[in-house]
Amino acid sequence: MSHDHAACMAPSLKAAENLGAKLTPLRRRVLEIVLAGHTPMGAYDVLATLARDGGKPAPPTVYRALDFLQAQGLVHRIDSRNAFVACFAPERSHQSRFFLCRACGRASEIEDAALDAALAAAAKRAGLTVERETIEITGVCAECASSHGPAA
Amino acid sequence: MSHDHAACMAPSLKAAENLGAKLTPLRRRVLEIVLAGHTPMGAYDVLATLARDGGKPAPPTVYRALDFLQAQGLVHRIDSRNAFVACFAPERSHQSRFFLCRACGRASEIEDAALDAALAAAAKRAGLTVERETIEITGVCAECASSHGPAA
DNA sequence: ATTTGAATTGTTATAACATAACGAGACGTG
DNA sequence: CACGTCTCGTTATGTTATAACAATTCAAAT
Ligand SMILES: [Zn+2]
Ligand SMILES: [Zn+2]
Ligand SMILES: [Zn+2]
Ligand SMILES: [Zn+2]
Repeated sequence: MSHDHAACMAPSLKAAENLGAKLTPLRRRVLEIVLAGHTPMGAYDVLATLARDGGKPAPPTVYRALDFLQAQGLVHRIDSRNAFVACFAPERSHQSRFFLCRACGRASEIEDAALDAALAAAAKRAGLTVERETIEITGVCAECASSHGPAA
Repeated sequence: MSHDHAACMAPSLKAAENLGAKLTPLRRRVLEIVLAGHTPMGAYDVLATLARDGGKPAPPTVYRALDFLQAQGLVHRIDSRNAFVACFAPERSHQSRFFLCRACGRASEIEDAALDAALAAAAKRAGLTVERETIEITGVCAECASSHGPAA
């Protein structure tokens, strides 16, 4: 697979800049690390990457940055993997809904109006006031299914 | 809230019995513990309850039993809480889909044909072969919303 | 009955994930 | 400068989960 990842990251970085002064160098660095792939990363993986920059960060440093980025909608947490993935469309606020490929590891956000409607209707029927969603559909993506491995 | 919890548990216990010889006393006991409430329980909570029976169980004991029960469809894991909840309709195999109330803690399974269809359509559109689902909608249930606390 | 092998459970240790608590520095405001 | 707030560093600990191996059980097969 070849895609212009720099272009792919651009909206997120731009959205991050537009937040204002709160995007500190540390937070920006953590965002870059998570943004570098389309694969969910563990907090300790982020920590290890950060450590290669020279400092000796401790877990709270990373968790605090990730909490901030989540609150800003720049990063989503993948509960089924204890991992974090960058949002590639942060300009529009949305819930966390993902397809996850267990073969190549890629996470792609679900954007589906019919699903939105079905979820809203189900919640309404149950009388639930929705606050958070964890929607993670795991399987094998089309590319992995057809090639017995991640797409080239 | 008053409901006949014994009757409520019956289908699960019956389904468990019908598995055959594989439901050992330990597994059955763990199922009973999880089945005792409609609230997700942590593995270490199960462990502590089990310990009150007299033995000195270690974590693997509980995790193995929970893995077995999950594989049999008798228990679901709630990824967003690192917890486990009994399935109250194990006779029909299904994915893990829940409404979770953050106020009273109750977990209730979503049964909604329109949602089923929307999920299937979204996966098909994305070319994903679905293997597992983590669908956890957290909010405040109708009872908690109306009473500023769990229903009586 | 004895052997044998698979499944289950016990036990010890450790890995992986996450947060509490406190202090030091940065930074703008009055 | 004095103040409060926010950010980040640091130490320690809490919480969740698994690896690895030993002991036990139990039911076939000989
Ligand atoms: Zn997103
Ligand atoms: Zn894939
Ligand atoms: Zn169920
Ligand atoms: Zn409630």
